[in-house]
Amino acid sequence: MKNPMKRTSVADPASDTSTVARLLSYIDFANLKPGTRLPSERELAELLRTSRGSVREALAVLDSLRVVEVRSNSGIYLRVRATDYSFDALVLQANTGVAVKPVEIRQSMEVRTALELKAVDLACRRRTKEDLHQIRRILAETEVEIANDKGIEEQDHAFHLALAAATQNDIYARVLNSFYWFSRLRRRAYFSNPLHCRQSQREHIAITEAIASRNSKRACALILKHMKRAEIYWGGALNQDRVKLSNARKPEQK
Amino acid sequence: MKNPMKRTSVADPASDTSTVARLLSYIDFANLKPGTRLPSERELAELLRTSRGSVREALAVLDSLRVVEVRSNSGIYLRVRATDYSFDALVLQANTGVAVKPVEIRQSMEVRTALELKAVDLACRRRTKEDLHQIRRILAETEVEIANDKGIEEQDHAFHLALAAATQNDIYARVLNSFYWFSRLRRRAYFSNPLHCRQSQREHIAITEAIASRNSKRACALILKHMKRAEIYWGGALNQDRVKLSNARKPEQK
DNA sequence: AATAATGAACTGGTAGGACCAAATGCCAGG
DNA sequence: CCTGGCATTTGGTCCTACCAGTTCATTATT
Repeated sequence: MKNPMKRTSVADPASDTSTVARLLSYIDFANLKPGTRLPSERELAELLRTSRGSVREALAVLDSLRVVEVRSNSGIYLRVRATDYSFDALVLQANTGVAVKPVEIRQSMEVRTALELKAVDLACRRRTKEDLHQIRRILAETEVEIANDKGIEEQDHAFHLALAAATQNDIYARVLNSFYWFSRLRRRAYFSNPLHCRQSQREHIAITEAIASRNSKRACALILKHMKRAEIYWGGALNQDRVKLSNARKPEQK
Repeated sequence: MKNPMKRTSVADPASDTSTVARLLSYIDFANLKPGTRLPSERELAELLRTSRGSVREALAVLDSLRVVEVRSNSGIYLRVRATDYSFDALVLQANTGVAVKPVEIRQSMEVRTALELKAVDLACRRRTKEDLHQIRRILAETEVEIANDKGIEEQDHAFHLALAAATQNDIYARVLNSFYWFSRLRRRAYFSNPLHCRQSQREHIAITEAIASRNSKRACALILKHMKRAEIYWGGALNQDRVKLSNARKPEQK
């Protein structure tokens, strides 16, 4: 077949050639206009050199992410505006090896910062003792990982998630979670540098203190700085890529 | 087979018995703990009285929505925390006929309000003439629909999406879009009352004026009022449900 | 007896075929 | 020109078969 070595889920983010990713890049490659009708499932299966079943699984995913609209007995249509796509469609792409554009990183950071700010503000007012314990437990775990010279991507994720949980509003955690997944690979790379881990941990501790003392003003200021630092880092680190990209179109694979 | 009358996509939100929905309600019904391993695909197919293919399509969706983790040759596992689920998982439920809990409505309104506020603020500063034209065009369309005694769910959606677009940041539109889809059915019901349509339109016009004159303070105040009104409406209308629910069971997590 | 090697059973991943019903489009008949 | 009806296309569902890792209990080895 096409790729005999690996068998992975059609939607598996870890797969570098998942059918969803290939379907997505086909749409991109064919430069299909919004609202366009895609080839039929049977044709897509041929085009992608796979079975109809796999195509259907991929389509089901893209449908749930509002990238595509499947109309019974009629056809498959691209959604009208690109903003119809769920943010999770971007998340999926980012984790299937599709190159994330610098703009997307910057824009996502802007939204994430807005959410995180509001979340921290609420957390200061609503956090329970248990929330605080949970946050500090994660901080302790992080300390251990750092001491063992390991990355702290997981713990970083958990920390921010715990902050979100302290708002007593699950939706914050759910939405922010998408952003964490979106930046997962980048954060993993970032935290491969021990210095970054330590710096991050310092800031997390300060933020925790502020939340412990319910000092919303200070907590917001700290998290803003935390976010800004990441934003600058990625913005800067990706300038080179930007140049490369503008020269030769965006690379398909990582 | 099981349901011979209707043929709808596995992920089709309009279907009231989609496999995703049934799988979701099975998980709920079986009261599976986080991290639990689900029955195998073949067993699930039997349980849900359907084919393995359909189950796989549903699983692909739930996987992309981070409800479930499919591990190759090992099994299907529920994600550890409920907050791992993408918000779009809720959106999916809401559009597959699963009853939306009042808590979820309230919480989603809180997050949506935070996003919408920030978005309007940015829109005031960044909106272009074209953005303004687009918004006013939608306003005009709405006027027509109202004159024809039709619902304005579509136009309401478009209006808020246009506001988000004026931020020059697609991610706002993408994320907010999920919230609009989440409340789609409720808004449809809401706008079946012509009075609500008119009231909404009045507020939309006022907001547009504020954005036109780049008066961020005023625009934020107006959109906040707009949101609050909706929040109160749904909170009030759903108090009965709240009673019902509190008898049956307490709100989920925390 | 503890441990390591082995192999059978199970599980997800993929392919391909078959049938249904609704939508679509073409063509003949009015 | 319009209309009714037929053949095609298309998505929705089901089934069977096979592959290749995973798992785990049994067996062989130390």
